[in-house]
Amino acid sequence: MHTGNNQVRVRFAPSPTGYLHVGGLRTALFNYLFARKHGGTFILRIEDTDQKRSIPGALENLITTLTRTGLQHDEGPDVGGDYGPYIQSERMDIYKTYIQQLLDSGKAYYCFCDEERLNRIREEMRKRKRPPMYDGKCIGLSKDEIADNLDRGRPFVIRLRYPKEGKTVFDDVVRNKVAIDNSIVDDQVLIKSDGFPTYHFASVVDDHLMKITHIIRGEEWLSSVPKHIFLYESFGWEVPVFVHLPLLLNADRSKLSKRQGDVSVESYLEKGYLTEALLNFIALLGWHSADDREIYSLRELEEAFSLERINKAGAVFDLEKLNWMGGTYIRQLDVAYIADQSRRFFEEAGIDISDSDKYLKVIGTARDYVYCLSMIVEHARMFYDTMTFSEEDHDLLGQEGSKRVLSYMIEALGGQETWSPDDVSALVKKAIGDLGTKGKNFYFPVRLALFGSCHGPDIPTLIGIFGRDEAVKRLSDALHLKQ
RNA sequence: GUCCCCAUCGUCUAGUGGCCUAGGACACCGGCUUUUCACGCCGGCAGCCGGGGUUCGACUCCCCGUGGGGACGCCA
Repeated sequence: MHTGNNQVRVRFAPSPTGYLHVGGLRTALFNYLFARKHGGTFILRIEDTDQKRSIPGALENLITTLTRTGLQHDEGPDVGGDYGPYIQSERMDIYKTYIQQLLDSGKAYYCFCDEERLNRIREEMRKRKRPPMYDGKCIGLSKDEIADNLDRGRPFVIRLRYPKEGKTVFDDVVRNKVAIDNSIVDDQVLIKSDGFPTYHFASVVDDHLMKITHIIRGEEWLSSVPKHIFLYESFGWEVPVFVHLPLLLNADRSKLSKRQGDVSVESYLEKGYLTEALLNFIALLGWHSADDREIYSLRELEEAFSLERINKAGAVFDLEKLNWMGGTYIRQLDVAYIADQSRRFFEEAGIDISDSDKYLKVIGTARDYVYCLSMIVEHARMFYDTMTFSEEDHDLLGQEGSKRVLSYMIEALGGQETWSPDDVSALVKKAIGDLGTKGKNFYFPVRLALFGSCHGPDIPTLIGIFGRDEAVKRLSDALHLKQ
């Protein structure tokens, strides 16, 4: 076990297969938090050893997204570091020298079995109710046979020669002791026939070379830990601390997948979920402080986080709660910041927000209605658009009572020199008294005329945003509507 | 099928043998506020998977079930 004397070094090691998955973000976040908490180093390493799955541009996209969330890495392909390269496809020479060591020490062996045979033996073992695994046929190959096969250019893989006796017992920070019988651990392929290493080999070699102290990753890796430990020990390397995170789940409790909802971090960011909210929400999936506190900034999480408080059971990704948190952050954070973050959505909608004083006021009220910033435009556009009224609206506005109210307001407002919320409040109160009307019969036509809807912010807020002249104009436009 | 992991309100979770008449949050319901809506505030509904032990005493410890998930790839 590593102790406090050791400098903490952790890594997030995604594959560049497209977008950043929310599960990946959670893994990245926990690694990041652990590093920050202990003044350690957070490393980004790209695991692109599967050429078939690598997608051009995915790497850049991954880095951009990660950076946007604020989980800045200390070492990685874009920022460099003392332990590079940080892209596995650029480390082929390294894997070559280490696999040779394993070959020389007899811990690994060439295998020339083809896919067809592999499938056949697995099927047979499954039929015999045994765990499907390689039967070790090629272990016995002589040096000459191997050389001969190699000379003839036969495709080969290199397998781990995993000893089948006894059991491997290891510690995991989340799961405590885990025991796995060695007889069911397969002779894992370490080098594929295209010469690339598999995850199991590359990650162990890299984790050691990059001096990783704690491996914080998803629970799906738990059952391959014995292979990894055997590799560390074969090389005589220190085994890092394992931390296997509970899985993120769909509503039906299966492993979180895109079939059942949005799992791409980019898409949440595109919709205008605040990174603050997304990170806070995701931190609570599998981690919780001892008290009842739930709202944390990234900095506060860095302080509060600890591996010991990570949960064992999988956590359902609950969009409802994310939405609640999204709204909470939009209302809580500085309005100027929210306005700034919202800007691009208004530009997309072609709305002129150059009057920044008005824009700030609009955001101040519109943010009460949304949980992500893409929603804010629909609650703000009435402050900018010219009014269009439905047939129903026409009916209401055309009523005698409504016309009386509008006329009154036009005149009263026209005489106002100041229109602070307090001023307008007083005016409204007086108006209702003077007109002797029911509240609803006053508020609905006025709000409809100003805002295009019977429901929405209160009249003082509305007029405070429009200013007297624009308010009067809207009121008289509504009054003189053609039926 | 084999192995591994897991199990508190619908969901995220607190709880490490007596502080539990099981706490908080989301959602839901009700009230207040707003003569609108939203926000906000207050309140309510709702849970220890089952069965055996251990113990004076189990949500907490052990065993067995059951349920869920993961792994079993020349994917990560």
